[in-house]
Amino acid sequence: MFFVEVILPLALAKTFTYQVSETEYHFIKKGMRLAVPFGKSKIYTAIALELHQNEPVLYQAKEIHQILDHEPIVTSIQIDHWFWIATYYMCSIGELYRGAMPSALLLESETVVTVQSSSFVNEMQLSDEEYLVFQALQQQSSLKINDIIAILNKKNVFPIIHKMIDKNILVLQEEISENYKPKLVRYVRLHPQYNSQDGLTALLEQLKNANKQKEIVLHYFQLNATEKKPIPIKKLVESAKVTTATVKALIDKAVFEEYYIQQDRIIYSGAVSSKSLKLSTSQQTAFDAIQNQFSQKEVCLLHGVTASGKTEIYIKWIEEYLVKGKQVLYLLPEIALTTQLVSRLRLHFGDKVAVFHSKYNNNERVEVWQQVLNNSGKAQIVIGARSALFLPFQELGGIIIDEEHEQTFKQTDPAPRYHARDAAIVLANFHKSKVLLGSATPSLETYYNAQTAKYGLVTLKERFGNGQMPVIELVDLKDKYFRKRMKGHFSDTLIEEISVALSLGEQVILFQNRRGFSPVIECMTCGHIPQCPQCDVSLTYHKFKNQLRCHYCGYAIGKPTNCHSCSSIDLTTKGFGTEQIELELLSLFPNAKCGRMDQDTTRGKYGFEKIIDSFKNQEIDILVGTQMLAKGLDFDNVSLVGIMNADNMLYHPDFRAFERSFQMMTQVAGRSGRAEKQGKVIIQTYNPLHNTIQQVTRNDFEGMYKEQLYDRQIYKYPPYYRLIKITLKHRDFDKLKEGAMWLYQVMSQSLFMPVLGPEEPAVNRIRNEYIRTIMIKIPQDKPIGGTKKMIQKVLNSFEAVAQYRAIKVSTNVDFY
DNA sequence: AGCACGCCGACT
DNA sequence: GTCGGCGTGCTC
Repeated sequence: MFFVEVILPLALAKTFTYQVSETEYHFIKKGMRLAVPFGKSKIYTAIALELHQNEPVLYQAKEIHQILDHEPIVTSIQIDHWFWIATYYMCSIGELYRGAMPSALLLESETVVTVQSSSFVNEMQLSDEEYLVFQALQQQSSLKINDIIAILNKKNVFPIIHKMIDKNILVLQEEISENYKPKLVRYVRLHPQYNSQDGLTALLEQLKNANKQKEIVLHYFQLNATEKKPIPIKKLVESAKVTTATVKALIDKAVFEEYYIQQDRIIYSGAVSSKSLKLSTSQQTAFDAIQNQFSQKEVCLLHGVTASGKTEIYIKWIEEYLVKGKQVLYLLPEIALTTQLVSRLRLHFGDKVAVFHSKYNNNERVEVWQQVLNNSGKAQIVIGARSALFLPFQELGGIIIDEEHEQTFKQTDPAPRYHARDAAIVLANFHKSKVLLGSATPSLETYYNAQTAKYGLVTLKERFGNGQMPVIELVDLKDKYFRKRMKGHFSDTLIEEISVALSLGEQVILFQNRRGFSPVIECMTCGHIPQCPQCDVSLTYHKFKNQLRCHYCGYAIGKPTNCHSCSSIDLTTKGFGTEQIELELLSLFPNAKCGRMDQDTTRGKYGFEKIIDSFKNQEIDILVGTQMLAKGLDFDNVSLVGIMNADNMLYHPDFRAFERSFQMMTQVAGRSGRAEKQGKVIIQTYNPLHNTIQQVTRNDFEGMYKEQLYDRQIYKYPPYYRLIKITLKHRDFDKLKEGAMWLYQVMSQSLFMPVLGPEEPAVNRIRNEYIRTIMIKIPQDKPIGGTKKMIQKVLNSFEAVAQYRAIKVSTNVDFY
């Protein structure tokens, strides 16, 4: 007897065993997809893990349904990597499989209902509902369960379906269909019978009364002669300036034949710059230092100030691997940044650059997957957000992680809650390849690893091309308000600097770390602030749509005209966001063109690019934006950056608040000034003497690092302690409270290390579910693997308690 | 995770 | 009386 061990795309901790025939046993390889039946009726796409002959003793293994691939589409390294992530981040292997593969490769069955053709149906014996289903099946050959739900307008339709199956009227089938559809392009060619000179003359004669059609034929010859390539219908239509209908008429007449050619969705055909990249002296020094580090270390941090020209160094580094025929992975924190980078890299590497991220549609993702798997030249360099880490690399030479400090590299929900930087380092280990981390403001964890010689460290202190670091000026808001030097949220200093920049034809960036018009609406009479009915938060006012919205669940209502609590019409707005800044700008600088960049204006596939482009083209003078502005965008003409309020990020209840504020401000400040002109940065704050703000002003990364590291040690945080956060959710407040307390007590009794909680988070209810968290701090001298096993054991016993089983538990290792 | 089964309150 | 709520158990 022959068996195959498989992974299923479900949150189940184990693998499953299926029976296969001897032929299948010899055909199936690790990493191929198999369609397997699971449970009563479902069919899932499983990944073959191992072939063996150990018959399971406790159950009868089912047979597989079908083999879906000829060759493995997942590499052995990937599977090992999945298992590593599953163990480290405490989730199931199924969750990794589900999260790592493009969904188009993960087929799932759908139940389809059809008529039992052989039986005679007496319509009189059918109930009303049965009759409706039967009638619908006379119209179309099959129905999906959802169709029947719609027809009958009720939720549970299975009783009716089962009754009809018993009466021999219906049959159920499970259908799986390939989701990936290759892109086919329609082409035309002349029917072979007209290929000869005689045939051609006959054809023109035949068409002598059809002028339009004759013209098409002539255009066809023209295109054929000039291009000597297959002619797409689209091209013919454009060139002859006719409609597709006319071409179709010729196809119907059998003058033309149409045929299809499969085409890649992603084609690059731009020019490739032939001149090789020349590094500046300091870049070259840094590059040599990196190479030197890599002779001893697997990971190297490139700590280069903003605008020091890190990208050129990356490009040079990539070149080294391309010559050797190796693949390179380039991870970015934000997909919005890819467009800028891709065009830069394509100038050097042409069509060797592929892109992979979540805004790509399913079909495009499958194509990149296949190209990477086949080690195709078209995907030698892959640029992507964190999920690109899961592509099936064959010959991975190096991984670049740009803006290494960004939190977006950590996935929060759903599982696997992995950190792409750390998972990439492990992946590189499997491939025996190198990892280059880059940032102007490295994360404390990474810098610590570099200081303790775990990673190599290379520092670039100068800006590229003699550029100077911007001058940073602090504006004391308390003083300005006291002296009535404020107009709205703008100090006189900032207004003055903006006017100067505008008069010189230079551009300005204003940073406001909050979206919306003004966060809340408050009743002046009773103090009531509208709350989200499903979450424990106030609703945020969005002026553009004139509505109140919940940022957690998306709930929205129109802006009320009177207070819902006391009916007073005296409502006021509190706090401020990007929209209000934009509005104030309009009255302060009526002649300047303002743009706004936040989650609201960058929605849609190219929303972000549009704003960036118009700013680059100087159609916008002043750009107001949120955190997005802090992420490695390059602008040439920006001479002034204004940070509207530095304090709201400083006082987040989070142990990383100061580190993040430093990173954020330094990054935003870095957008100011380029090559020849020194930029200026104005920071408005109530705490000009705050250490972190002072460190930003002095560009004192080391100072920030030392101070924060000290705090981290005292208060037991990373890098000295590893954090695991356990989140519990349930609709019943008391049940959750009880369960959380139980879990906390058992945890702290079993672990012999700091366990904190159970804590009510600042937002303690989302989508009608209450939330509590427990934090575990693992000291450096305790084994992480063993501790995680112990935590898992406690979680299992928690689930074994009947009354707590309904509480949803999620585990977040190294949470950010 | 999904799905079926079973028990219980709320309506046509 | 049924419909739909969700608690429970199981999936190779």
